[in-house]
Amino acid sequence: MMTIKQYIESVMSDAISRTYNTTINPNISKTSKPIFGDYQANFAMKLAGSIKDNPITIANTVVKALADDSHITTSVAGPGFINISISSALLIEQLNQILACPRLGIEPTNSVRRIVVDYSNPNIAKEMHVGHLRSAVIGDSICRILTFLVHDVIRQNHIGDWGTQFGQLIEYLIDLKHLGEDTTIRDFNAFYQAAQQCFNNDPAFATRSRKRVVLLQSGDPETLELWQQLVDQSYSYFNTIYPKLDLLLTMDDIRPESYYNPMLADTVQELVALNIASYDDNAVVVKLDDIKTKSGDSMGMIIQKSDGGYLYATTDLAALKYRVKTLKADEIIYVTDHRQKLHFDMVFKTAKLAQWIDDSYPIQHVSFGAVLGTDKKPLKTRSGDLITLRQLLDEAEHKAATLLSQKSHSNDNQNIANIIGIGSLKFSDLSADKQKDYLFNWDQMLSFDGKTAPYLINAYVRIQSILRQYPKDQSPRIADDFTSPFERQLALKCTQFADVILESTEGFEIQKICQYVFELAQLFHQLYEHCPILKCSPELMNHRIALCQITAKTIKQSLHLIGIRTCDYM
RNA sequence: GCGCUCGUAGCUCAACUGGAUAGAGCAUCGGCCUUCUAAGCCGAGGGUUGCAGGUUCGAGUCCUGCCGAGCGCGCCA
Repeated sequence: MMTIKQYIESVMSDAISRTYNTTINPNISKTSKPIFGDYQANFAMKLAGSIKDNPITIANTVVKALADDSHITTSVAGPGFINISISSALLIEQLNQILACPRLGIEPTNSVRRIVVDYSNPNIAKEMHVGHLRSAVIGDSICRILTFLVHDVIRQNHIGDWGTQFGQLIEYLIDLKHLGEDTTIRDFNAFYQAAQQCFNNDPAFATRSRKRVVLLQSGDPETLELWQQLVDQSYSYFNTIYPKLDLLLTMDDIRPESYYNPMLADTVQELVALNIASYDDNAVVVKLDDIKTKSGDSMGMIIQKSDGGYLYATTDLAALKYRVKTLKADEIIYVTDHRQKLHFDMVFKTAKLAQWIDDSYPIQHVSFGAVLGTDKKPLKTRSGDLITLRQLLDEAEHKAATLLSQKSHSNDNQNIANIIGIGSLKFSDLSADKQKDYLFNWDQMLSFDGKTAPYLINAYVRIQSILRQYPKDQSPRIADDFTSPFERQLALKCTQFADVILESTEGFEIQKICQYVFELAQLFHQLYEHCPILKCSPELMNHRIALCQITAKTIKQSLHLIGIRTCDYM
């Protein structure tokens, strides 16, 4: 189904081609202010430049050609803006369609693509920390949006389970076993730090560790067995974190670095054979001229160390090729922090040089900034450690529970505290431009005032409360016209859901969905405050209940797309 | 030194990708509860968009140069 904006685009384009025999984007947007109407068209000034005519004349000519359209009324203002107001009839027709549509008027895409989304990516034998929150939350929302559009989404959790650090970790594990100690790791940070300390202070341990790396890479069964223990313990740890976060990600989505080990040698050989990579001081390097080192020399991407070892660049290249050739991905999205931008630029360039993908292949690094405390420094606990993800999640639930205990209408507070706490965490992360560093503030995100998850969920809960009290013998129905500007504003906002989702999909500007659902909740609260919903004539009640139903469905769907659940009581 | 990202109200952020008088939310101040959840609503004040030029009918947005912040720049991931 066509949105109102799309309808206006269509009739406007048609009028432009009838009057000026040309195709130009009519440039339709919502008006900056309500006094200008509902939508505006800003093409006349641009067209004036190309056909050398007065923009006001152009706007008037096009407006005249639209005169017989009963759904829109137009006026020309300023340097050639066309202000557009839509008829109640058009708005109501839209509302009825949305009310009848489980997808709220959003069609599945007509070009289904297989899209790999690479996100979360924690490390084995390492505690997850705040930094892992953003990739998980953003990546998950991207998957939800693409899935809703019915793309074929393949989630890939590229877990770091390989590398030189495992030499010391495994040796440390062996030492613990020899001491007869419990080798169940309860605190990965402590384990990791202890292993590192042994490596730094005990030369014999360091030597053993280096040998252990070689054993691991050569596939020594005993070493692999110990490595597997670390992997298993880490996976069960992830299983205590992921469910709390309510992610789509499952254990089936894990495709760790080690998965690509058998492909690394071939990957390097192929790039050498293609003359894309060459030897430099015994290391294999992909030459990329436009990238420079600190001293100004042109730099390459090392894909094999002089000792024969492989690096994460090699793994990423092998993974990329695997995704294109084996998984048959039409598009790949990497969700990691912006410090890795140069790395991915080099990987993507190399893949294009090798012609695994062509220049137009959609592959992108969706990057994001750091999580900072209110002092604009990395989030730390009181003792100065980097705050762990588990601490963060527990704290969010705990704070939400405290909030609920003050005034609650429900007896399911633990579940609701999870919804509110985790929802607050996610919403405040997603509601700002992800490119910028993000200032973490408990008081702000858990407030019922302002652009927060509690405010939104509260709006939803209020509607549910009304819907429960709505008489069973009535049937909701949008009336033939609006009786209040509050109704009309809310109705118009409801019809814009599809536009917002489609807009936010380009570049994954998730903050636009957050902004939209906030404005929607605000407009509902205004209606709620100024217009009785249950205490009015049956006809009016049915009309307003229908509006409430659409609003509730839209809030729920919007929040679902950003990975936030709703509840019926709070 | 080079590259990337950024600089908007006291604070946190928007601004539909070049459009009208730069908007929200916090915080501050002032109103509204015998009324569907006041966890809400209504109102007020608050700005030389880091600085200086340029392009354009029109610039927070594009170009150039400064100033400032963060991040990155070969054998770690």
